[in-house]
Amino acid sequence: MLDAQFIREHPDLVRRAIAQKGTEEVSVVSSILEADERHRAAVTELQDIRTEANDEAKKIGRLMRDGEQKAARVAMANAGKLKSRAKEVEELVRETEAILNILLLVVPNIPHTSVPIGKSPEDNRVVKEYGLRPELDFDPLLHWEILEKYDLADFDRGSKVAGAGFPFYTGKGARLQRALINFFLDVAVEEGGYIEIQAPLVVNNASATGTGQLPDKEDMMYEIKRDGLFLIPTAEIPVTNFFRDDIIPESDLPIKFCAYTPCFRREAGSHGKTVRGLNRIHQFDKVELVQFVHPEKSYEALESLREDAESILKKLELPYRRLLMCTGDMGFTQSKKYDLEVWSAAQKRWLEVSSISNFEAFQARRMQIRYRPSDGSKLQILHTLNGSALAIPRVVAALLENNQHADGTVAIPDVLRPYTGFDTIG
RNA sequence: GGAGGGGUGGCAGAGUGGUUGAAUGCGCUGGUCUCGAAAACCAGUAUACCUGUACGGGUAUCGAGGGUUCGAAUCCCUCCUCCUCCGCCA
Repeated sequence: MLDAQFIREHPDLVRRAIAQKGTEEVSVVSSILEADERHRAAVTELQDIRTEANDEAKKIGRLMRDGEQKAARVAMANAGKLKSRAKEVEELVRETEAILNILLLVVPNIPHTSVPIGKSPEDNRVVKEYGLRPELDFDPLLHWEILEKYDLADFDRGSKVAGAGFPFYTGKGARLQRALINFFLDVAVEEGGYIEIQAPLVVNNASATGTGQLPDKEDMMYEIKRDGLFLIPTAEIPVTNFFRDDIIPESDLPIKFCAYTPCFRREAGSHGKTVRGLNRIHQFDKVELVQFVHPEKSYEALESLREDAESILKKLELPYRRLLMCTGDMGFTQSKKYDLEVWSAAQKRWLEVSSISNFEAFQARRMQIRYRPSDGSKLQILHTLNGSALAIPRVVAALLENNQHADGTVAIPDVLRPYTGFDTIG
């Protein structure tokens, strides 16, 4: 969320941002300014009353000690009056604060100036395409056909045991995914300098609010009502909340974490061809990168994080493209976001395998993650970023489709062979 | 799951109703001293918010939230969390 003070000082900037993102009415800014005004007036009044009440209480203490019972009783009566007045104003403060907070939570993050203005996915900018899309001179199988042919996954049994969208991975299919997880983590740790984290797979309400999934996007998450927990839709939530309410010395920045976790997404209402096979499932594996950085370094960090994700696609020799998301398609919490999409040779379409975002202070402010400047000046909110590196199932889909040969076999990329222990499938 | 004991400032650790935002020690910063350093000594050292042109003034915060009281770190209730013992368990 944005700071009320920031909105107070830059109302037009915020209005423009809301218009560009299109998630909310611009008029919310005026409502916020008004609510903020009323809230501050109430706070000031309450504080004045308390000042008086505190003085009175101290006076009573003095009088009691000096044995002046009568004067003390007079002061007590006066203090009692102040107390009931304070109670009324307290209620007003609570009320105005609640209104202000509700309004503040719906204000989206402000897009960076380099972000193209647009409404829909068509307005996203394809920045660059890497690698050559394979020209297959035979009738290629779709990845779900390959999975079935070689017993790499079992969707039907997954449906029986859990439900649609919870496949089993079997044999080489399971091993291939484990290989990818290990490979991605090794690249992040050894080449990217990320600290490996194993995170809780469930989070509480406060954590989901901190990264921005709540209050709005709770429909994407599986909820364990009985215990007040959510299954994580991404490692972003637990890993970013690692430092919630913490103060980090400036000299420790940047802090870079990587984490492998399964991810659980309800994906309500999606059916059809584009979600077949591994294209969109309720539980999938992902390696996530998260960075906590100095505010002045966050755009630099965004590019390096992006390169960390891209380096994996290059090593796997997968053709991919990079999209710069437009204001209307990048979501509520981001200031700037790239998507990486890998080419799927049999489906003949692009699959999103990574989403890399700079949230600036938007998440960190919700979570109160601050750093202590080395020069001793006052605490500052830091910036958070994250990116997938990468989502596993769609990488599997692309690998199977792109690397299949006319004889039906599928080649494993060189870099993965030490991890899989086999060179081909089929 | 049962029984008991804790959660105080960067850290350690006092404080059971009255000028306690909080003793003391350590750490840190500045100064004195010194050729320099150490030691010693002196001073400073939380966060958020409100208010004020400024110097400043004020409010809140001792795990969280309620309550009692003129006044709460201190008393009461609920919750969270940590520790010890017992039970259960991959």
